[in-house]
Amino acid sequence: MPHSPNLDPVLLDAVDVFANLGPEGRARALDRAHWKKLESGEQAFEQDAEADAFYVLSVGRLKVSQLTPAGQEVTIRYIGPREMFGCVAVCGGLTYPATATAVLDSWALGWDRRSIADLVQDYPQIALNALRGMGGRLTETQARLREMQTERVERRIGHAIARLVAQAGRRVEGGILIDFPVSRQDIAEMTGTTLHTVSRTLTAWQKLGIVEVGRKKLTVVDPHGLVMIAEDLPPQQPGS
Amino acid sequence: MPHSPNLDPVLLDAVDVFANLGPEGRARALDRAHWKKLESGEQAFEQDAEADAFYVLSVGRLKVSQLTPAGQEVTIRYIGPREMFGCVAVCGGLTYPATATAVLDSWALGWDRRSIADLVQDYPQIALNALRGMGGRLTETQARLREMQTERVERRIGHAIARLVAQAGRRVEGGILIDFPVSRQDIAEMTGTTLHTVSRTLTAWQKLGIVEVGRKKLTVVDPHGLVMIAEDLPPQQPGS
DNA sequence: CCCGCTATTTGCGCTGGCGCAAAGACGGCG
DNA sequence: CGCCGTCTTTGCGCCAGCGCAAATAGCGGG
Repeated sequence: MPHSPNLDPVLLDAVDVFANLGPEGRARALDRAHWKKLESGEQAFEQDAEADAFYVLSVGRLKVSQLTPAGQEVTIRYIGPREMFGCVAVCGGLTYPATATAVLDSWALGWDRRSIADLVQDYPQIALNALRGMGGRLTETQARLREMQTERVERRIGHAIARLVAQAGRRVEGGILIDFPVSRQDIAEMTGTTLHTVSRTLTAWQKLGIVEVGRKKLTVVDPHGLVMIAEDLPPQQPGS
Repeated sequence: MPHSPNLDPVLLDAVDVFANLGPEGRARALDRAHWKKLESGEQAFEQDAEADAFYVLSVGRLKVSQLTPAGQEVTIRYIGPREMFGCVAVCGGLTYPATATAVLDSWALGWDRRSIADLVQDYPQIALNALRGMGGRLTETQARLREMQTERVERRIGHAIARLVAQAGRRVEGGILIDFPVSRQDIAEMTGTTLHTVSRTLTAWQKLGIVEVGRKKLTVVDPHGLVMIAEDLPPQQPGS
């Protein structure tokens, strides 16, 4: 029974992976959980470390990334509140395939391997829920792979930012702000390019009035214009 | 109770997704299955079609691919005997995210949504097995994504062929033969390049004595040399 | 054994985007 | 308030790999 940080644990019933368990199931799950505090920059786990726990993010945001043998970093995805991470621990994997780093101060609920095994034993529904989640992730990852294989850099950057907007966009006056710090380098790691190219691209977009950029800050002013670039319709006459 | 093609259905106990069910569980599963014959070139299902069945390949080989809006084809993976495909039907997806096409005459066991749901209900172990399989696929897809983002074409082709060898390689005199027809175009679709570049690359490798190529045929003569290229150690003096 | 179709090879020119390098901007801290 | 470290912008040259196009080579069928 963990000490709650500032989010009411009852909200566990809005977490997909614990859906359809009934109140007692969720209570049992909470019972076995422990809170993990992550300050911005801190890692929840590291690539190749033993996969000993499964997590659900409560508050904050994490970046899941891999390091290539050559030392380049590649971003797999960002995790927001209510999303699971470290799923390998439920999937029979021995080590984490990636590193999870907080990009904001965060709180996560964690379950060790043993607890998860017990819970799944008693509530097979959890396995089904996890399966559903994994299916979604796989489909999404395949879509990104397709994107990497067939689209040029500008278009990929467009998609990446559109994804960020959908996942972490906050309405502010003058557009939609990505609600955590994103550098040009970060966007480069999401899209398989260099920070230089990202910088040039965003500068161009800013001139077109599509985005507003700042130091580790990104606001989408014209979401429709962004979609135009990300999808296919190329220039689009001004006036619309 | 399907009419067996030529593979003894008892072999279902070597299929990961039905592991640890006990004989009666596997019998129940077989009971609900239907055989699907696929001639080379035929599709098991098409992208965006309603996901109404889940399959396990028995004999043959399939290609799972996506078509981009612009009409380019991208290969997600190849499926060999004992592997599951059409997993979305178990994962709550509504439509197939990709197309599955036989590249050899094949036989698959299929289960409709309803049957799968019933089986999972009675044998939750199936969900766990499927979860394990999905975890592996996700990890593998992420690895390919990382590859696409960080490696140049030659290296990617190397990896793709190494994967083919591991999955579908057959020892023959003079090397390891990929046991189904693969064209340059196919390899291009696996690696996100063009058939021209693949052709040039393979020709160069043939001159180095690493592979032996033919029309839709590929034999790896020097697996070690292939790994050298795929990994990092660059040229490697001859003599080893 | 020849024909036609498909797969493959190869030359050539072009360019998107990378790599390098250096010069600004922020923003936080002391 | 000014300094410093980090992030960002921008110029410049280069080259991997694409796109186009045309020539070849295998294979299967008649």
